[in-house]
Parts: sequence; structure tokens; C-alpha cells
Amino acid sequence: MKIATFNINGIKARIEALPEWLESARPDVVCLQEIKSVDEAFPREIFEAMGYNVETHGQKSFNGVAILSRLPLEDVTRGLPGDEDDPQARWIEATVVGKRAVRVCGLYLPNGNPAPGPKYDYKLAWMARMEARVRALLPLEEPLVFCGDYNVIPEAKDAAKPEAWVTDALYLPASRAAFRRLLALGLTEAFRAVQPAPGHYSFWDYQAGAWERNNGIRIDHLLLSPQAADLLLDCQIDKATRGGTKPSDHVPVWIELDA
DNA sequence: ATGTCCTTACCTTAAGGA
Repeated sequence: MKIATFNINGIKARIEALPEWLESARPDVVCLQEIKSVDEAFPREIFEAMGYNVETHGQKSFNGVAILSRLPLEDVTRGLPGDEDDPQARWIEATVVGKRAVRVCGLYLPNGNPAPGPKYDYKLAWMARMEARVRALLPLEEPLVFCGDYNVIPEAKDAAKPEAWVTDALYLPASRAAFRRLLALGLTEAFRAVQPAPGHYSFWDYQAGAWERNNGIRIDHLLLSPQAADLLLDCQIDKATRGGTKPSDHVPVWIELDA
């Protein structure tokens, strides 16, 4: 089972690039972030015609997540528990049954800038809510995949210029500590499980020639429960999509599970 | 180098977010 995460930065803007990538990469499941669309406006027919089931958790203008899957999506839930009044659409879950049943959680973690400030407070509070959700799911002892745009640079080797990020919400010690707390629950970060080397990124800013200079950061991650980690066969970053026509500023990251 | 892109709205230009 090939499961991907891809922050598309607007479904309207990616209406050509996303289907092209799906045709070439052919993931079984893909979690999308920043669809920037309400559910009714998401062009589901395009993806249904390609054989995908579509579940969205949208929002006007900002945020919004979705799951596309060739296999049926079961027990779909929307929203991250822990704050009934949070209007931001950043979390969706569904179960996909292949050889094994896999619970897939797609997430768009808050950016948090500027820090300090209310946006950073929201980021850290959201990460605490996510930790609670992971704690609630782990006792099921099932394959779980938490994938998405984490807006966290885990380590210095995940940035081309780490010194440029020291005051940024994506790299502040409290952000990285909260990310490590997720790993400490027993989750495996898929990319680092197969590739320990520096120089691998998933995001290049549109500004300042970041792509041309390879000034990137790695912020799109797939975290696996022990039962999912046991099934991990591969994890790759589809870097080439950043050089395509009208690209997102993020590229897809995917895993292959024996599931 | 605050150098780009995406979205929306008081919509042919600016603002907020990233």
C-alpha cells in the first residue's frame, strides 16, 4: 500500500499538477493539505474519474485537508479532538483496508509564525491535542499512519540553512521538543528510518530563488505506529515535482507499506 | 534582498497567510 502526503497549496491552483502527479506516482492513498476550498467546491469528480474515493474536510480560503484513496475509506472522522471551538480544518482520519487495515490520519499542523504570539500559542496547543489523539489511538495496537505538513524542522540536518530558522516557529526548541514527544510515544518517522543523510527537503519557498539554490527544509512527515513501522518497505520524497509546471511549494512524500 | 504565490474582497488592486 503506497501512502503519500502532499501539501498542494490550493486545489484550484493545482488542478493540473495534482492529477499529473497522481498519474505518474499512482499512490493508493494520498493525504492532501491546504486544499483552500470548502467541501462543495472541491473538484471531486476529477479524482473519482481516476478511480479515487474522495473525503474532504474543507474551509473557505485557508487550510483544509482531504484523503484520496483507490480503496474504500471507512470510519471517516473530521477535526482534531480537544477544542470544540476550533474552526480550523486541519485533521481528517479514515481507515483503509488492503491486506491489512490501516488507520490514516491526515494533518496540517499550524505554522505558528510569528513567534512568540497567539499563533505560536495555537501551534503548541494544537501539538498537545495531537499528542493526546495519538495516545488515544496507540492502545488499539493497529497500523497507524500520521502524515501531513507538520510545519516542524526536526533537526539541523533537515534544513539547508538551519541558522536562518533559529527564531522561526518551524524550528524553535519548543516546536522540536513537541515533535520529539510524538516520537517518544513510540512513533517512527518513516523518512529517517530509511534515510539518515542530510540534504533531503520537502519544501522550498517560492521566494528568493529557494528552489534554484536548493534552500529547502524538510517539514512533511509520515509518523508510524509500531505496527505500521513493522510493515515499512520504503519512503521517498518526490523532489522532481517542485521543478514541474506551476508547482506547489511542497513536494509529495510517500511510504510503501506491506499492507 | 520583504526577491513569490495563493486566496478573497470594498474585485483591474490590496491584504493576509504562508
